[in-house]
Amino acid sequence: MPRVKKIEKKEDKKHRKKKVPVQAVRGMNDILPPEQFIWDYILEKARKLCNDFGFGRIETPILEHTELFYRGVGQITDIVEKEMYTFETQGKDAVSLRPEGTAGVARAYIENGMSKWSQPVKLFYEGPMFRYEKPQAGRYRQHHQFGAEIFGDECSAVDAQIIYLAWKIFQKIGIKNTTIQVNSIGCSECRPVYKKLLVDYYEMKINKLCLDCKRRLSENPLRLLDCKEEKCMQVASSAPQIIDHLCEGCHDHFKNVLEFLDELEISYVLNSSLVRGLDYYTKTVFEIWEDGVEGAQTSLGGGGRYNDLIRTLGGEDTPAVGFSFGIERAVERLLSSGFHLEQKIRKDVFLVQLGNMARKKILRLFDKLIDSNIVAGESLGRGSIKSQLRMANRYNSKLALIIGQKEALDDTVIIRDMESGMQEVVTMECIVQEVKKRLKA
RNA sequence: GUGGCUAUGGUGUAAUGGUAACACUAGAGGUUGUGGUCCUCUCGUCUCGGGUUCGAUUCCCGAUAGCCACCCCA
Repeated sequence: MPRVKKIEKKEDKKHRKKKVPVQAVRGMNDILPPEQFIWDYILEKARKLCNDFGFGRIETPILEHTELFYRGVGQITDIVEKEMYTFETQGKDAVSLRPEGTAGVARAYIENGMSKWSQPVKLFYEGPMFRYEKPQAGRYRQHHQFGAEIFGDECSAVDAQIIYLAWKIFQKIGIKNTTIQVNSIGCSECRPVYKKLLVDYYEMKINKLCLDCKRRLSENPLRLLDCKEEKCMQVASSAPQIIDHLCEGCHDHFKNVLEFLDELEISYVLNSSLVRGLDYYTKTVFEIWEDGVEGAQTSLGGGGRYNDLIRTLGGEDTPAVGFSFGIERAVERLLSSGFHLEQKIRKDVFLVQLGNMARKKILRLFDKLIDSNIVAGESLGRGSIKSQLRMANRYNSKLALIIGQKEALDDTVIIRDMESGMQEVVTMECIVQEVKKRLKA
């Protein structure tokens, strides 16, 4: 008998089930309730800190003119060259989903005349970014960043402050085993000079390089320094370092940044091969890495100074610094380190109903409780009292309020203490008061 | 974009050339209106599409997705 039943059931399903592959666009993920707890936790801490540091929140559109990223991020960077979601609107505008946050914020600074505001202007933002990359853990086509920017202040203390803020956010969140990597990549004056020096050096040693590095030499020479091949590392070890070839202004600026960092007592590592992949950076650049992982480093976040960006985009000459971090990466980092948020779903009281009359009463009672700031749970769809009490138990409720046929008619409620099992009948009129009293106790 | 590895119920894992086991989670029950322990039952066309085979979840090919390295970055 049971076997026959089973077979029939299966065949039933066979016919009903359509084979439509339901899946999100590659590299884009749903963020489900259990994870949202962690997201909220991270964002709350980050927002609070930014507010404390005097930043105001800004939101800019996800879509910008493609030209903005060409000019801002740099046309020959990987990000805009091959990773942008670019398309033409019906009105023939070339637009792109933002691959990063700074360009949009900088655009908003210019467009809204913020140069006339009291300087510096400090802004923070959060939201989705889009990059058409091959997805991997911690690397998605849609990911979310939290970032902060300071416009109109060229003082090196501000560089240190933004690094400090970035570090502090991770501290607050509870990601403590991080290392701050710092470097200066000079300005439009001294960087080209250094680049040439570096290329000249490497060209002399070209036969000692790996295949990748031979390619890097012509495409992205600054990347030569952090090749992981043994022989290349040897060549790199005696290569000229940017820090030794900064112009006087950049040199002093960097020296001061480091002094301020020392003053703030945060440890950092000078990393002469730190480059960053966006064109707009000048002088200070930094990244935050997690400790312990040798070799392939994925940074949690990073940033730097970009004194030329606003001018490049058509604004007045305005110095700026900023940073951003990836929320997904922070979430993953927390999860992998065994982070456990106290996210027990808890309801002060649970409403149990038996029959339609009682359901009506429950609906109204629920509303009354909510208005009195009492966290109430219910399960209107469930029938048996047993399963409803089970829910009450799962929600860790102190009290269960039970309304059956009889109570519905009498306009009363059974109030049950879940711990002791003691029950009492209370009139509907004073139920809220009674619940309040018991929750306090 | 290049190369490699993987793909079993909601989750985490087994086993097998003859249609699948275990744990957890979830749902329904364990006599008529009472939870947390316990017990029973239910939930998988073994990612999809081809091929080899009498027969494939198991072998082969392709697609898709995930992961790893490179590239790059958050």
